[in-house]
Amino acid sequence: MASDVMCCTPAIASLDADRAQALAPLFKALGDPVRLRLASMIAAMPEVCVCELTGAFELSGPTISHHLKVLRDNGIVECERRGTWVYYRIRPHALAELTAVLAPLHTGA
Amino acid sequence: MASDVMCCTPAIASLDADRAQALAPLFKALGDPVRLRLASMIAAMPEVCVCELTGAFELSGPTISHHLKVLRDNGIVECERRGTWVYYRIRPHALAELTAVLAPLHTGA
DNA sequence: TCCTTGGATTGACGATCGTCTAAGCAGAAT
DNA sequence: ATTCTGCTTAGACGATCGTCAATCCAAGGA
Repeated sequence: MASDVMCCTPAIASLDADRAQALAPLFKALGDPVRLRLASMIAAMPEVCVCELTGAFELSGPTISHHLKVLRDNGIVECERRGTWVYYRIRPHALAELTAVLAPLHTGA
Repeated sequence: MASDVMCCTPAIASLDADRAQALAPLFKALGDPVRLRLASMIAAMPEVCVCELTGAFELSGPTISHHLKVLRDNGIVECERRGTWVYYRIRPHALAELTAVLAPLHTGA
């Protein structure tokens, strides 16, 4: 039978399961070196043309396009076609939510 | 031939490749709902016993142990055995680095 | 000493991921 | 119209991931 000596307190209030389920994909989207750099490059300027992003990596065009789609699908960036070229912009809201979750984990709040 | 009309400026200074390579695994480690909750639960208290973490999920013990190992290997948590039980603590440094990278992406710095 | 219990490790399985080539689509230029 | 260029989509392939059952190790208690 179970001993009456508990190892620690019986319940922890923290990130609820639903919120974790919603936020984890955002972390995962940034969990690839290429996508992390892409997000950083896009955030560093008001907008960035795809051709410039592609040129910064030694990867095929479709691969970069795939990573950009992952960032798009997770609301981290958005794109707009203007004539021949497609321009990407950062969407600060999604990233702000991540820092909002992350900060309490090490500031002890 | 290439037109002399450029789509945008030719170079972007942002997260360098080495730093992205080093930081991406941390984001990936938090990119699973179970691990995100585990990290949050551990961060919410000075230390947490494994038995309590395991009890909070409908997952097998080995699975929780595996996720804890991923967090451990990425420097997000640390553990210490005391008698029968093993206790986990958060390691704020790794998480602080993540927020340091994340914040500029949406504050426009 | 031998059992019991908490937890980690191993090995296996299907599922997802990252990359590529080939094909497709949208605009601009000829 | 036709062609060309920038980018995305569609499949395919090996690699990695998340999960489990089975096994193993470490520490206490009988």
